[in-house]
Amino acid sequence: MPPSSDFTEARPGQVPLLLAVAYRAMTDRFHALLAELGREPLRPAHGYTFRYLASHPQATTVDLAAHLGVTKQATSKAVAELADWGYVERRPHSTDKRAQALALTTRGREYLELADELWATVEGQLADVIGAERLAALDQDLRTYIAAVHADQEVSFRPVW
Amino acid sequence: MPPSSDFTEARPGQVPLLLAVAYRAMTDRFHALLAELGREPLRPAHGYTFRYLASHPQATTVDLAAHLGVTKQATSKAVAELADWGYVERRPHSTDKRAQALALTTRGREYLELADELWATVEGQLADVIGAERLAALDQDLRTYIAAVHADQEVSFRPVW
DNA sequence: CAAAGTAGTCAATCCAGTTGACCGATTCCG
DNA sequence: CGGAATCGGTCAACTGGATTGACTACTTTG
Repeated sequence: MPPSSDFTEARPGQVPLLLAVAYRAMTDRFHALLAELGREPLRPAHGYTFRYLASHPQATTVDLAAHLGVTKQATSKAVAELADWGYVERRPHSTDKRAQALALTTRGREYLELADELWATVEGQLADVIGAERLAALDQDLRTYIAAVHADQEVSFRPVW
Repeated sequence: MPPSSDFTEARPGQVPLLLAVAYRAMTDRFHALLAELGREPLRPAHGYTFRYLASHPQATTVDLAAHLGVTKQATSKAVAELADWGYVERRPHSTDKRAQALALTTRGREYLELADELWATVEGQLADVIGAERLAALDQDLRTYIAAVHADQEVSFRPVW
């Protein structure tokens, strides 16, 4: 059950929905930018995978599954797909013969860089509308909240998808 | 592809992800509150349905489908389910014999009220962390952005689900 | 060094959506 | 008017991305 969707009057409890709608608007914009460049739009789960692999050398499928919050079977399929598409490669793990060391290919890293640029562009549109100071405050406040809520636990990266 | 998930250093383009993570944290909290009360957790789509029906008397399945951004077939199934569960009722439409007038039952309205309370509670946690003034600014800024982006079009209520 | 546990895959199933086909009611126009 | 096109709703078949379950090969533990 999402928060109220009646925007006409401000009532307590609407901020969660506002977050969701704003995020949705930004992802729509992101995909529009990708489409303009003629790039294939990977799905959100793929992006989370890329980012995890970029910062975790020798990550395994099971590690990734834990990070994504889905089963290892689902992750295994997704990795196979990304490998087929040339974004990810699976090499023998250096210490565990059962495992595979996952890593981004050059193509994968290049896609990730582009994505970062596009997200910055999208964020820039927000800055254009509310101003740089407000954007900084927003950034800060969200980080504060997330840090408070996830004080002990790991941050759940998987949004709602 | 989602924005970067490396929180350790602030970089441009991270606000979209922060929005997503914050929203996810809030929905997690919302569901935790529901669970504490022993209430069955309806899915987000159901909540959007409730809110639409609450504010649109005599809404039809096709109206609802357009609002939700899914096909009328998918909507038809969801409505049947909610009717089975006693949240929604389908009555003959007053002017169109093909159509059904959808409406929340008392049980449906009661659930919606509870949901509003719980969302306000969740929002309150954010206020506790960042303060009431910052919360108000956040609310305002997000509304401004959403209004700017959806200047002409209808707001897309369906987040990513 | 045997028993228990772990990494990864294959297979079957599930679920919420899709497209396509259809019926009865309605609206549009020639 | 009355026929043609459209619209509301449902049934059926399919799809994509998840799930659970079962299994093999390797690793860790006692």
